[in-house]
Amino acid sequence: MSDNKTTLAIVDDHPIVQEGLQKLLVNAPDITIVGCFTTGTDFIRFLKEHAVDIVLLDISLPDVSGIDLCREIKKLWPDTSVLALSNHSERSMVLQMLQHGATGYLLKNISGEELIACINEALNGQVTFSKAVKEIMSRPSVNELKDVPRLTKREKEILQLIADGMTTTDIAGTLHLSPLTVETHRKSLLQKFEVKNVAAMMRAAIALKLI
Amino acid sequence: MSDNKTTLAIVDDHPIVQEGLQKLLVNAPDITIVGCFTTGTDFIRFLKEHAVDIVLLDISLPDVSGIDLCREIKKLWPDTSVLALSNHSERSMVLQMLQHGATGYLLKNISGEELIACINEALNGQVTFSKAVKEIMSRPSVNELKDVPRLTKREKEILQLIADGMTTTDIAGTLHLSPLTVETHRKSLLQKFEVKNVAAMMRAAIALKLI
DNA sequence: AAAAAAATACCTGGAAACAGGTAGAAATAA
DNA sequence: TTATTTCTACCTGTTTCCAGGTATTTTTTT
Repeated sequence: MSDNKTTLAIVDDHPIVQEGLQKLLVNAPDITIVGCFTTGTDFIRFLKEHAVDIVLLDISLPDVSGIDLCREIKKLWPDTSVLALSNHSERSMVLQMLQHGATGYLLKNISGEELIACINEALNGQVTFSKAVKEIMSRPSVNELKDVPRLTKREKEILQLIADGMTTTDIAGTLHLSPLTVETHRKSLLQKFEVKNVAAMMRAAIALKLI
Repeated sequence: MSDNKTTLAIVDDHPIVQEGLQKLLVNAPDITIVGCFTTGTDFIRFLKEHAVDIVLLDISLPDVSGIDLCREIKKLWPDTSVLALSNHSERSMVLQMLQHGATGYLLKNISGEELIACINEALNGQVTFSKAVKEIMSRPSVNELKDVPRLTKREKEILQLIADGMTTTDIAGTLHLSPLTVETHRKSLLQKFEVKNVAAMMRAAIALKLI
């Protein structure tokens, strides 16, 4: 690991990104890029024969999920550092990658110096984030902390129909219920989402992928 | 436009992508990259002084929306070809960009040869897509065909506040307007979205990424 | 300078939503 | 078999929304 040269592999299906990473890394003379891969299976085939120190891994590949691939890599070479590369910075995704063996999480808007710094941190065995990710991880956002309301079957059903633009009486009609019953369910929904009207509820429900 | 050299500008906040695009374009000797920009405002400032033939435009910039920026560009230089660059290939987004003056829509997994081919097509005045986008555009899906409402500034503002769960009077308070005015805007919103209540509007707005 | 679009504000009346309860039957879990 | 949860349904008000207008001022475009 602490040889004179660090070996690095790039796994990303975007030629633009591959080229860009290579260019950013020419300023790091002690890093050798030993391979560029566009699919997870290609890369794993290569990994079975060769070890690398660092993997820059796009987590949205066409063939396999970033999580699965990360686990595969660590199974083959536990000492390899995997730096996840992504466009999205959701806390949950970052945590998930770390949980499956990634050493760091970088957004693709990273700069050259930052990238090299992160690689060096990873070589020292540290967990590393790009700047934007650091911020997100440091302040757990309100919105992501509150737990997802557990809705009953009926409530989910009614939530869906509300999203379709139906009124209480419309819903009562299609579900063969009393409008008063539907109102009761609607009230529970508002309570569970901790909001005061359907507009806010819709946004919350969609954000939580309940619709 | 048909000089010996084609001028091209890159607008993308990802250094990796900027470098990658530059590298891919070294194989096209008749294209000169006249500028790389990381924000929309930077680019517009430049554009006010210089014309370019082609703009490679990332549609998810930190400061302004791709749609707005595209319109700005075409207003300044109607003959400039804007090629939208994106990671996502939703029909609605493609249509929206075309509607606002883009000449093409490219996914970031495009290859070097494909990119150069698309640029040449754009120079010939043709609408051009990268391979993956072509496929998606060839099979229209029912639900994505309805057009995106063009909202005014005020309307966008009010839409946002409605999504936050505010009532008409709340909104009037925060914007220092008469509740009656807010009601008028709210009515226009419902009309433009062709829905009967905010629940349906929220879903539509979120689906169209207007929130 | 004229025309079009956007932003402002008003009116009326009916429909729907929201807030605060209570309460019995049915299904599930402990 | 108790508990607990879910589903059902009702009641009383108040608030907000929605639909149908009209109309003036300001801004933007042509």
